[in-house]
Amino acid sequence: MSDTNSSLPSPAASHPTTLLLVDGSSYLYRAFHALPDLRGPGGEPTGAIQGIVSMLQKLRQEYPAAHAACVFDAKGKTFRDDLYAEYKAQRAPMPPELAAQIAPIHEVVRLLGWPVLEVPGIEADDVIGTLAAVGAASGHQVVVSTGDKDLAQLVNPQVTLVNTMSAEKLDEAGVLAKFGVPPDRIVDYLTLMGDAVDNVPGVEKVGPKTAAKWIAEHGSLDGVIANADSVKGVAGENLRKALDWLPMGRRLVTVKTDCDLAGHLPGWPSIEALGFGRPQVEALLAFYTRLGLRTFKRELERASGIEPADASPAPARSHGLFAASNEDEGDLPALPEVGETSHVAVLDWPDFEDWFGRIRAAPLVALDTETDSLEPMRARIVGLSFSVKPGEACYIPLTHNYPGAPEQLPLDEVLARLKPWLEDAGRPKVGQNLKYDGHVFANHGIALRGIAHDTLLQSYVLEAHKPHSLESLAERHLGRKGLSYEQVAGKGAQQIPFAQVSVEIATQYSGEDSEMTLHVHEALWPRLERDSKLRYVYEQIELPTARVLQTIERHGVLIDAALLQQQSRELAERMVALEAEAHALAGQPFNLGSPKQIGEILFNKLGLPAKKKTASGAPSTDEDVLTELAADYPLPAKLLEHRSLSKLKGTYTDKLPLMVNPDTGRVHTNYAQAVAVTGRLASNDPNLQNIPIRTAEGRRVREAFVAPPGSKILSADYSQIELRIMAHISEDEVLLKAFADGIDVHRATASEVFGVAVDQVSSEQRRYAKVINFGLIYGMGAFGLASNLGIETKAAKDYIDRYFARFAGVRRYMDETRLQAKAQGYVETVFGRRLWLPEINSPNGPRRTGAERQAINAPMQGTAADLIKLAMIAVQGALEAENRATKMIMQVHDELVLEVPEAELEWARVEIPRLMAGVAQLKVPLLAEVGVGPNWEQAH
DNA sequence: CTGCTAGCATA
DNA sequence: GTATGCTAGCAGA
Repeated sequence: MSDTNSSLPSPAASHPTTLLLVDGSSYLYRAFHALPDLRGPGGEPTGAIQGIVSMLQKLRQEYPAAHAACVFDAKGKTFRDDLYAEYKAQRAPMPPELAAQIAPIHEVVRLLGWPVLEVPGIEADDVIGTLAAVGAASGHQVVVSTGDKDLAQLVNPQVTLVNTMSAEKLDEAGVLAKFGVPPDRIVDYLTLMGDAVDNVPGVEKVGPKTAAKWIAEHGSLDGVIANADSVKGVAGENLRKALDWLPMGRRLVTVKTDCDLAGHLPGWPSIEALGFGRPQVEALLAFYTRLGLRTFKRELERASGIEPADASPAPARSHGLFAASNEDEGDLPALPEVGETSHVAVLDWPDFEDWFGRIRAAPLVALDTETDSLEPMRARIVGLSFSVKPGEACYIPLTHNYPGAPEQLPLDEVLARLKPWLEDAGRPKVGQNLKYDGHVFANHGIALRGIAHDTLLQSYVLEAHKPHSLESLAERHLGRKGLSYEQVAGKGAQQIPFAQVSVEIATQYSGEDSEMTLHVHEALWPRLERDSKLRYVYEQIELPTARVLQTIERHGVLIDAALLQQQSRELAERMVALEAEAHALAGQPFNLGSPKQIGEILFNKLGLPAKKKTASGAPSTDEDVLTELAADYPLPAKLLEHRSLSKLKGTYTDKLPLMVNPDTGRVHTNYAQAVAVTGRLASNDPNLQNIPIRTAEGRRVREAFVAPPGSKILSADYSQIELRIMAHISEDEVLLKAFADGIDVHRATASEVFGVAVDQVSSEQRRYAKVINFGLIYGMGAFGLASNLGIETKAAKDYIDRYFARFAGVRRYMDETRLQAKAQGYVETVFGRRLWLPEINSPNGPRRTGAERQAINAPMQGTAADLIKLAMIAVQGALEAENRATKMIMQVHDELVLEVPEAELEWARVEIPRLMAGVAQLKVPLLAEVGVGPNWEQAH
């Protein structure tokens, strides 16, 4: 491999004064239609992607340029839409096969090193027009690559046009030859013809020939207009009819050259930032592999001197290859490329001091802990790894313990030496899920501070719907594949403790974990940094939330285990009795916990009617079915009661006492911060977010969530948070008013839907309205509402119609959200969290409509998640600032639970709901309701 | 022992 | 009709 054998474009020959502008949007459609329906390994369409990639490569080869931009249309309205409501109105929605390729196209264009511009509110044409004008003014030769004739109006001595797909080039003479008018008359020419594609009318019956002829005769559009009376024939008639329109038409077809690109192009109005970045070889290879683009992959491998795959995984070393293009990368991210990796074990103090010196000097350090347990509260350190540079890491083995294990540095002394650095908030650290490592250090009496970044949260904010394990991130963003934990420690019953993994293998594995984390950070952070919304979610919501969660998890929850065990005994007794009754009714013994045996008894032996089937075809015995059968037969009722008791016992009263940590005497759940795609938390080991509340039996479990002597449990929950968010986003006047006036929202809904006064709403009507409101939040249809209310689909549809007639703003919101989701592939929360919907344009009907319901629900559920995270940050901030002894102990989506010493009760009762309500100023007031009691049940 | 299904707890 | 996590049963190792 050398610096000069590249078959890639030769940037060494860059002409410093050429500016290459690519009309990405015009090529999207052309590439899509020009190429056959090519598919990747997963069946995903790739035709347009291949077309664009090969076009860009050809273009860059032919026009060595130092500056360039690939410009795409952004979603949303432009000034033309404001000017003319029908603008582009006839345009068919983008075919789903093309829509699915938009995101990958943007991705690959960036990976190829092209600056990408996409400016909300400004069409690609106008961005290009503006850049061309600025480029020409600053002495560049501008080459505009487009498939769209409209841009011919930009041509002048400094600006030429090229259609890369047809290889046609147009300078001033070329434009005149092709269109019959010079570039500065193209606007006039287009105005007369109109543009069917964009739904801009011109003069009826006037095509290219007539337009060019008139302009030649009269010099310009103004000349044509001035002489309109003298034009003969039908065309003349039509011209006179169109006279009022033509000025508007001209404004629509004129490409703007004076747009403000501030905020979208660093250094604007300079175009210096539009430098080519370095192609991200590893990520490109991963991209090509993912989409099955073997030809591109082979070309790139050959060009970068990489052995084609399946041979040994030679490190993708390509430094220097693109060096000549690195001079002006602008601020576009370019991944550092990792050559041979180096992972070294630190086994003596001189090595330790050497590495610790490097760690202290580094601006950002990645770290990872290896432990003897997956339980965060009890894991002990086995080894530590650090990295200050992708590809390089040290591993400090500490308590590896197996026959022949090398002598290792003493854990306590190493930790004592590292402690000041680990606890220094001024020494920035990055990790993958540092909440876990924070617990581990805390187990050793170290408070990890200076958590500047977390790659788990970066990935979650960027693409919540994709996997976030370090392994996946390295593969997806770096094209790197490290050792997996399974490879190192085995899996299942054969898995060995990490302390028994050999130091050599552990060094490789743990070293990779920290240096790949740093590497992933360098790939992901620039993407967040330049996106103000996502950056806000990451820096102001997720990172601080992680710290709060660690605090909550460590506090844990006090459980009255004896009370639960007593409940278990009572439940067991009743279950035994129910079991005997069920066996008698069935005429034989069977396992009441087996849906299969229940089905056998009910539907075969006793001949009861089956009501529905499970996914795999067996007759269902779920709650709905048994409830229906219970009206006519005695056995199903016994089964239902047994089921419900069995659930309580098996999931809660038996299990929670087993989860009490013997060291702390409390239960420490784990909050998963990066699993729920909507932004919600999830709780596990144990799940404290699904403790029963609906039935009296179930609520007894909550009595076992107690406060210690001298304290109380305080529960504060947001009232109707998702409906309030719906009111805020939809700006529906009726809903806004109901909340502003503090009216019970279900009552208000019933009043509107049933046409009665608010104080005349019956409890039945309110119940219906409540179901409707919940249905709306879930993106319901008539069928779902009907089955929930037990009414005819037609009647349900009637209710929905009446609802939407009264709440027109809500209907508009639902329609717009669906459209927006389809157009951009994602929806957003009020705070800018992005919720991707990969199936929103799926050709598969059920999948697509499922995604549409998600699109409706996600902004509401997600905004609620954002709000309560902000509330947790605010509450924790207040507790710490005021040095309170009150502790936050649980979060249940719209509820915060705290343990409050009696001395602070008065304060907490007022301040907690006030803090929760004050985290955002929406168009409706936020309300948090508070309750206090000796246990969670009585705090409601 | 592992992975899947059915069912059900919460917001 | 949205979003989760956990359990018992059961089939195939």
